[in-house]
Amino acid sequence: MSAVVEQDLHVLSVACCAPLAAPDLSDDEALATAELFRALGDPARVRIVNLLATRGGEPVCICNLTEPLRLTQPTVSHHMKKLVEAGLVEREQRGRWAFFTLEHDAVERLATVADLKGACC
Amino acid sequence: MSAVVEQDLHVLSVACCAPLAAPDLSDDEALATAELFRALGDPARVRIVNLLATRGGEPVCICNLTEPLRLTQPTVSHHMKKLVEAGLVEREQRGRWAFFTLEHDAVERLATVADLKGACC
DNA sequence: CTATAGTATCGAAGCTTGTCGATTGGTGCA
DNA sequence: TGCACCAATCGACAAGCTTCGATACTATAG
Repeated sequence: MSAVVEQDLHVLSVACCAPLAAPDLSDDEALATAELFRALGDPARVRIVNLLATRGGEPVCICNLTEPLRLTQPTVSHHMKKLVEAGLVEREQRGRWAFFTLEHDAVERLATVADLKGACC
Repeated sequence: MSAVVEQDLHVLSVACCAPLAAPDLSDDEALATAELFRALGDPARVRIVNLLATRGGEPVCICNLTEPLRLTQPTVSHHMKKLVEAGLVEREQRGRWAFFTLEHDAVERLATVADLKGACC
């Protein structure tokens, strides 16, 4: 018992997603930015985010995702964990179901990080 | 009778980067979008794009990248290939040197794909 | 308390990726 | 022509990722 609370001192919580065109990008910021992009670097997770986005903020449970994604429940659960860790998706327990919604900040964070307009052109 | 010949080209050339919040996202579009994000899913490549962006469009050769990235020449060459394949970077041969610049479309493509403002909130 | 149903975790197989040293391929200069 | 130099490719290794079946956890229903 006495679970050792695993401290998720992920880099994401330290350096958080500097824009791609930031004037001075540290190693930690580059890592955090890469981790955010990598969270979206899988077709299944792109589809999940798309499904959540097109629901207009309405929560979705895993049992509603396995069919459209054509993946098993453990695999969907695995992808949701990655999206939550990346701060893109929020998890909420409702009875036996786990409901997921897009994190509000995700919208701004993605737009900010993907911003290249500062330099070039 | 004339069956539509399906070109065995890369998906990127067929379906090209639909927005994350697209109303109806196909499997091919999800794959293309994921590949674009995956190209930026490594710290070294984030730093490369950052270096190219902060140069204001001035070309950079591989020999100028190995030192700031603290990586060997083959590794830098490997990353540049991935960025070129993803359509984020353009390669230009100048004498013995290979010069790289940000693709001008990359700015818009990234902003378009990362757009989540349509849905959510 | 027991049974049921939705999720999370575990363990494993197969594939992809990042990195390097060594080698090969081109380009320009003496 | 031969040499010097920059970049791409090859071969290899370690690490990570995706996926699944099997199992453990947890909260409701009876």
